[in-house]
Amino acid sequence: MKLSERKIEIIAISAKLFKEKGYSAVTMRDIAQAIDDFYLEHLNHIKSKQEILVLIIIEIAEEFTTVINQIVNSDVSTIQKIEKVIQLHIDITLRNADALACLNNDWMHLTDDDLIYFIKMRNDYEESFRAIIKTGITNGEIKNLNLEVIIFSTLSTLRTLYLWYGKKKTIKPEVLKSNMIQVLLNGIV
Amino acid sequence: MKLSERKIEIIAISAKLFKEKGYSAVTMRDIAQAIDDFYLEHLNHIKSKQEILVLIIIEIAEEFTTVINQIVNSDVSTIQKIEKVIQLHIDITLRNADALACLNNDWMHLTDDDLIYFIKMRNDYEESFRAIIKTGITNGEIKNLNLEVIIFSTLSTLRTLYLWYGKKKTIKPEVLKSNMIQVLLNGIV
DNA sequence: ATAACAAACTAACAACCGTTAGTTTTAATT
DNA sequence: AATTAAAACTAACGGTTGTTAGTTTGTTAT
Repeated sequence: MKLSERKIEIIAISAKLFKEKGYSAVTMRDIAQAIDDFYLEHLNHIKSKQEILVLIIIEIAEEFTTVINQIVNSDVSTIQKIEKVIQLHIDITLRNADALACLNNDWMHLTDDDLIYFIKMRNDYEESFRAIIKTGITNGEIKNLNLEVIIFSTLSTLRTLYLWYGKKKTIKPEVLKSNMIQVLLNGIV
Repeated sequence: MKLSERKIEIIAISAKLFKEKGYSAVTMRDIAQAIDDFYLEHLNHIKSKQEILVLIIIEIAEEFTTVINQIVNSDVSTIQKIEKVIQLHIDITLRNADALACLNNDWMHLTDDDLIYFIKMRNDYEESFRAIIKTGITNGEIKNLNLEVIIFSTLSTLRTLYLWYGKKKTIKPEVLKSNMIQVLLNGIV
């Protein structure tokens, strides 16, 4: 799907506003005001406020889905797969933190098929990650700790990376990646 | 401050609704409908929708502030302090997951003095945790990794515990605690 | 120069928001 | 039984929401 430039601009500005106040608290007039030379009438470019949300969230969700599938099917060790997952989250966070925040906080405002589609992708993603960890535990690469604690400790950190990276731009991406890998895999003690 | 029973009920129901849809998307009519025998007029018990949000968030924030100060000033090792912080987050998550979700997602809808007060508490909390980790790195109890990565990896996991604990009630609190400590301190490899 | 069309801008809609008032019913007190 | 107070319930307010229409200005094509 090819998006017009104006549409891309609407999505980017909207994502930023949604990140700050949440989908429900942002009005179409807020979005209009945030874009130079932008009037309510020009929302003809989009069908509705809902469509903005869908365009922001689904694209990112699909990217996560695509890449996690590649990782699962790749022929590398469990540790390397986890490192690739960490890389994936860092990449998207650096490229599109606003959309990621929106995905994390406002997904429940999706409706009908979009909501169902998103929830399926999210469940599938967790299931893929679960499978990676499970294999790792089985073959001894990962400690035999509670599976769910491992999964959600790791995913929680990766999913909310956008919350603090950006304030701490002093950390270079490579340093961030290597430190994240160390902290998540080997702990801090 | 002693709250009436009705007020406590309003706060509990509201927190649950806010958790599901966010503060802005929940209307006073939603809250009214969610409580048996409850009509809009009975909102005389509270001053406004804003007051509900304040009562939900500030109490929890103050509890975090009080306990982290006790931990910082306690005469134990860094590791033991971190374990106490983990215990604190688990305790509050088990006791009041809805309010915690609300604090995490809707704090930006606080206004004026409440907002300033909350942000100060949040910053102070992070600063206290940073001080604990910093000391640990200095005396060799904690690995010399990037300070910010350690802090926010750990806090991210603890802060979003409410998101998945509850679906996974099969994990007992003691098991959760010991596994969290292992994962966060010693890693998964 | 004028017709045709897109862009810039204004205005208005029905529905819904937080909040307040009023009206009816029930319960308690004298 | 009569009076009063509290609770249950309805109605309505001014303002804001997403959305749609219309009106004016500018630009391009003939």
